Amino acid sequence: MAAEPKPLRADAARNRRKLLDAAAEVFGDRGLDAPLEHIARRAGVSIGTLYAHFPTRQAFVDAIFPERLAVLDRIADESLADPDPWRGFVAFLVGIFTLQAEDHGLNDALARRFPQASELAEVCQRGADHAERIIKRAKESGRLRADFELSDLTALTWAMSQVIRESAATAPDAWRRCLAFVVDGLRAEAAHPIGEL
Amino acid sequence: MAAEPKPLRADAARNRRKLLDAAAEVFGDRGLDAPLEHIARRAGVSIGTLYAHFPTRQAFVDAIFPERLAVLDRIADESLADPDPWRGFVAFLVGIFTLQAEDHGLNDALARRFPQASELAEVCQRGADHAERIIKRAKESGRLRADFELSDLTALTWAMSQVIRESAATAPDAWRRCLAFVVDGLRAEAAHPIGEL
DNA sequence: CTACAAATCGAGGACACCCTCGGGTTCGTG
DNA sequence: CACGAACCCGAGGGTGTCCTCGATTTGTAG
Repeated sequence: MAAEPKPLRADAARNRRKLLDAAAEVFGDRGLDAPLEHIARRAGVSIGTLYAHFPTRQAFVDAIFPERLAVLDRIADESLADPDPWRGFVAFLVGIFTLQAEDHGLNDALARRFPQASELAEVCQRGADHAERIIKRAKESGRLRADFELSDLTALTWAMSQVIRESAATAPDAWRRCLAFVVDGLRAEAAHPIGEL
Repeated sequence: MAAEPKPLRADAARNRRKLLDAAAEVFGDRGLDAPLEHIARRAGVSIGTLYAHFPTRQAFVDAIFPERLAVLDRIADESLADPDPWRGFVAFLVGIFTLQAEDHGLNDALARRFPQASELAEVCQRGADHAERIIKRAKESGRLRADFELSDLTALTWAMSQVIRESAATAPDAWRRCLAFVVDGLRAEAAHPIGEL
């Protein structure tokens, strides 16, 4: 609960800020596996200083993405506010994947299974809670097929992450087309029993 | 055209065989980025010998996967032989993804954009030709939505590759469920105009 | 069996990235 | 201003992988 355990020294706070900005840029450009040295260099700071502030790569991830993922709360709220539950559901999907498409690093992060105890996992849990409500509402409206589960949304996130990654350079909007096909398969009237494949 | 440019010496032929087998195993277990040293060790051969036979990683890929992907010809034939074009189309999809799910290395290979001049790309071209016919037939039967293109199959391959990769350890059949949703979206009667997202 | 070409071996240089630690620098308080 | 604590620096040791090359072994043709 105590928000600020230590009142960082002025230069330290400045460097921390520069590191976070640099990390966001580098992760965005090169993905989550970018060398930490690149981040230090872009921040104009030594590698030692980087480690002083963020002892692990995960520390960066935890410091950057939860903030960025907070947008998701807003998106979820808007989706739930939409009088049409189905339209809200689809808008939620589009919102998630737009986020992924805009940030190579976030896309990487969402494409993986998280370390169980990360900050990021917690934020995703909150996102999942929202998703659950949105899914439930869309199902009850009779527009979303009844057998769609939260875990299917996870799988869909994985799936789209790869489409986004591979098409980013040549056709940045290709994922929308792909999503359109999937969405058509999620309508209640399109549903066929699963398990015949 | 000349099939055998050089009549390899007996021991060399043996080692080549061992290397190929080892590479197939290692790629299958650890994915396409596995260290070449692992392959040499599993083959019981020195790293120098490995490089003598296969100067690049791509050389391994070209030597292994085309052969493995030849199954696809058979699958495509069966799909075209099916009197029901739609069922053939779906069977073709299931065939592709089953291949990917069975071989971590192949899954990796298909998840990426290929170097343009690789053997693998050529085999995939042949696969694409088959796919084109299967898609055409399914469209003409009126069961497959008219706006589905070959390039959408590529995207679908990317998408499924990530689902397969992430769920392989915990739920090896999860991709079937995911595919079922997509397939329902590919039916002609499920189609809604693309571009409203 | 001999001799030569073909093939093998594995030590080791190159590189990229990780992370630490001791010594120098800067902040900010008294 | 002066001093201690906080902070920054970057050389360098560790690790893992790539790839080469000269010395050695092995297959086989004659």
